[in-house]
Amino acid sequence: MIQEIQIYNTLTRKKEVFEPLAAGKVGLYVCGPTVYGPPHLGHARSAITFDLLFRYLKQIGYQVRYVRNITDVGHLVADADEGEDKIAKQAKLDELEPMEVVQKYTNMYHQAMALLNLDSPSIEPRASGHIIEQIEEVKKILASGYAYESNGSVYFDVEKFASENEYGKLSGRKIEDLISNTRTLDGQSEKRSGLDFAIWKKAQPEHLMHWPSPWSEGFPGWHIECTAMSCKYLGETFDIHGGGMDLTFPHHEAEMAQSLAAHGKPAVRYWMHNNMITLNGQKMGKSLGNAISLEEFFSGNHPLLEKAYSPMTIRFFMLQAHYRSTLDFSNEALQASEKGLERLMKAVSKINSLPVSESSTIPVSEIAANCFAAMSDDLNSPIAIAGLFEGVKLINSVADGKSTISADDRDALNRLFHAFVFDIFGFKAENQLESGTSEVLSEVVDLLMKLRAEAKANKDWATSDKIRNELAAIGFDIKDGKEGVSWELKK
RNA sequence: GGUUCCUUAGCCGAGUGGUUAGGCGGCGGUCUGCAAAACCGUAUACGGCGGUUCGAAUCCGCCAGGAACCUCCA
Repeated sequence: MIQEIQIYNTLTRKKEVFEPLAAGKVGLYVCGPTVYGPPHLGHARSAITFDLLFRYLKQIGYQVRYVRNITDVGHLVADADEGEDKIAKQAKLDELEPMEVVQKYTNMYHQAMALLNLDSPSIEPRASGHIIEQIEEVKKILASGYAYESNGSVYFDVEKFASENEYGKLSGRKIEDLISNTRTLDGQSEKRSGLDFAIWKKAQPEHLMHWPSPWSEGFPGWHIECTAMSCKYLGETFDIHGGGMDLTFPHHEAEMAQSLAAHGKPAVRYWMHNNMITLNGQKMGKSLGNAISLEEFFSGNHPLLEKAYSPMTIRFFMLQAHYRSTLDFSNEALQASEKGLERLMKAVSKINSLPVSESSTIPVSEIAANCFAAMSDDLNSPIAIAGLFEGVKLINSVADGKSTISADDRDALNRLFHAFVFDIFGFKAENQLESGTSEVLSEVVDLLMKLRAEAKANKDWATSDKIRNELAAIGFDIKDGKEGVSWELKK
């Protein structure tokens, strides 16, 4: 039996019970990155949000096909109409082939996502690999009468579409407002209205990326790729479409209109949007020049960063906030996440060695119910994490002998924590010792620990402190616990 | 300018009509040769002013401050 889950649908602006098109199966499409720059924190937020959805849906029993695209063609630069292909522009600056740029940043994206421990999507289609499909969509829209050709380019006729269909519902806009907002900007453009958007764009001679089409040598408009690829892999109508909130307009609004124009029915049943990462209260974004790349977070190599933050710290930081809230970046918040995650991970590794008793004072099923209820309420990961920390308190209490747990409950607790910590939240151990990188080093440090223990037994505090302090200077944490000494190498 | 949204303790962040969110930090304690770590306990709150209500951080109005989208964006 699959657990019921509620999802906030941007289209209706309320939480709705999720009912898949086909029982037990979910089609999920998420807008992936435009690969013309290194991946930053914002990319991670979107990717982690929908990774969480992907993982949770699988956990509660769904079979999910998760499609996340790579946009590697067709974006226009700021001057909207007559702009260059964004990727081509970057290519000239770097003196690289466009596809080389695409490859480079795609690799960087994959690498960062792997470090963040994201489950790979089921299919990761590239826009450049679906030019034919996109041309087919353009033909369908032309045939339906909602697009027109102009000087080798094809534009979607927004006003005509809006006169016969809903346009602006997703982003909460009224067509009249849009018209009055854009009409003044309308100059000598080949578009009939400033609202219209290109679904096929004729390439200027300096464009490096272009393909033949019935209308011109050119490239597809930005929005059409998602229509073509979601349709190809998930069908004309599918369950969930996700992406960053900043894509709601115009990208998703256009996509909605196009799909309806091309196929005669709505494509998406539930629209989900993650909110932005902010820096000093302002959106972090490449165009604002305040984006910190993931590589910089992992290395600590950025003026705003006090230290390096591991991928799991970033992941935990994100999941501590609800995906529909803005999340403000700060060193203090990140360091709090780092410590909180450490506490959680330590508790998980303790569960199996907890002493069992006849009876149990731990309300395991209650904790489990709370965690699942939170996640099923529009992916409320912060509440679920709070539930887990209730469990952490109890785990420590049993370890201290202040509470008792039965063997059955310990198993249940173990299953619960593994399901949430590893399978749903996707955390993994990052400690070097746990990943077993350097056996020889371990043995050497263990030897020093032994010498220190001997010195302590002889009350030779000078020697024992010297060993501790000098190892600390190298970067080792020496911890004297009740059950002996442990150590770890920081960084 | 238009549309939408936000304002919760030192920091980050849940909640959304009556019940402890949680994490980090602070403070107190346990442990320790000392310290650190670990663990336990604990205090501090709902931007301002009105209204609705038996009762509001939660609903409504006004004000202040901030943000997002309207152009490429996760």
